[in-house]
Amino acid sequence: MSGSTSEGPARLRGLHSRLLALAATHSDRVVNEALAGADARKWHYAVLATLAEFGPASQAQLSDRTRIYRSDIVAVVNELAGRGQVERAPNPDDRRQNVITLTAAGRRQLTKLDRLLKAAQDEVLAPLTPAERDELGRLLSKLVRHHGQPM
Amino acid sequence: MSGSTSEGPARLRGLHSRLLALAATHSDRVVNEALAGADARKWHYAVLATLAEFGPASQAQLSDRTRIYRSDIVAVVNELAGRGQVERAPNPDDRRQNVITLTAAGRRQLTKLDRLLKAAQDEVLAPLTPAERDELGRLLSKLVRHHGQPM
DNA sequence: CCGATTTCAGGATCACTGATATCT
DNA sequence: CAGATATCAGTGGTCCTGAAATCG
Repeated sequence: MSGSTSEGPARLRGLHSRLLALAATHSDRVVNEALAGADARKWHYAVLATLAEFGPASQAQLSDRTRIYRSDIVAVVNELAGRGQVERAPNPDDRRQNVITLTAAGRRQLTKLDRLLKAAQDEVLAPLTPAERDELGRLLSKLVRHHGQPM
Repeated sequence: MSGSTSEGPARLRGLHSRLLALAATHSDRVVNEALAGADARKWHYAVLATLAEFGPASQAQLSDRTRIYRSDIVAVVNELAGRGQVERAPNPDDRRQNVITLTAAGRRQLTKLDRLLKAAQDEVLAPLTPAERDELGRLLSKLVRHHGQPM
């Protein structure tokens, strides 16, 4: 007698923090399963999208723009470089930095991920009307901005 | 030149999955920092609240009601038992099971955590009006229920 | 000397898999 | 035998700290 789908505890049911955590966990799983179809994770998409919009950047800039931790971005760039989707070169003007550049393969991969990600969003937001999706985005943006995040 | 708080990439800015992840991460940090003031984490609260509402339960029942994984619930119960907040006893009617029972200390702890958690919710939801908080809860519940979660 | 950048080592929590021993 | 329970071992992603080497 397990796997019940009855009503949960009242004290937990209305907790906004819990609803956020459950929704985010599910959303993240859907997204990562979708991107796995192209051998990618969400951080790969974040870096590729950032490079496409802002052009070549240092890893510190990528960290600021994607919210990937400075200590974690190395591995992500390593993986993208290993797949030939970005190139890492030393910056001649400031030899502390690397310059990360999007390759043609990276641009193709980004287009592919755009499609997969759009489908994932639709799957996550399936139970909501377009107006409700907008409202949810607006409310979440308020929370995120209040916390002091750039995006 | 780091720690910028400018505008993020357009492709990421509107992603509902990203907004959910950012909001949930922030919310989780606020909650766990608050509960840390009473030497607890959110799973401790979830188990205590579940026991208070439904009475003594097996670990499998606790897992179903809290959404803590079956393999992770052992450690949580161990920690609560170590703090004297629950008791673990074998079930004489079904010797596969343990019966987890809330103690008086556990009930006191739950009251304490209720206060801390309420403050944390208010901090997380600070930028939203009461009507917006209700709406956010409604929309998130829709997502969570659609995904097939009991609470 | 101070600060920024890259990189590595590691911790903590969490979601999840799989195996095992025990019991119904 | 099938199925449920508790437990343990372990993986992997994410968030985060700290420290080293290099350079401006």
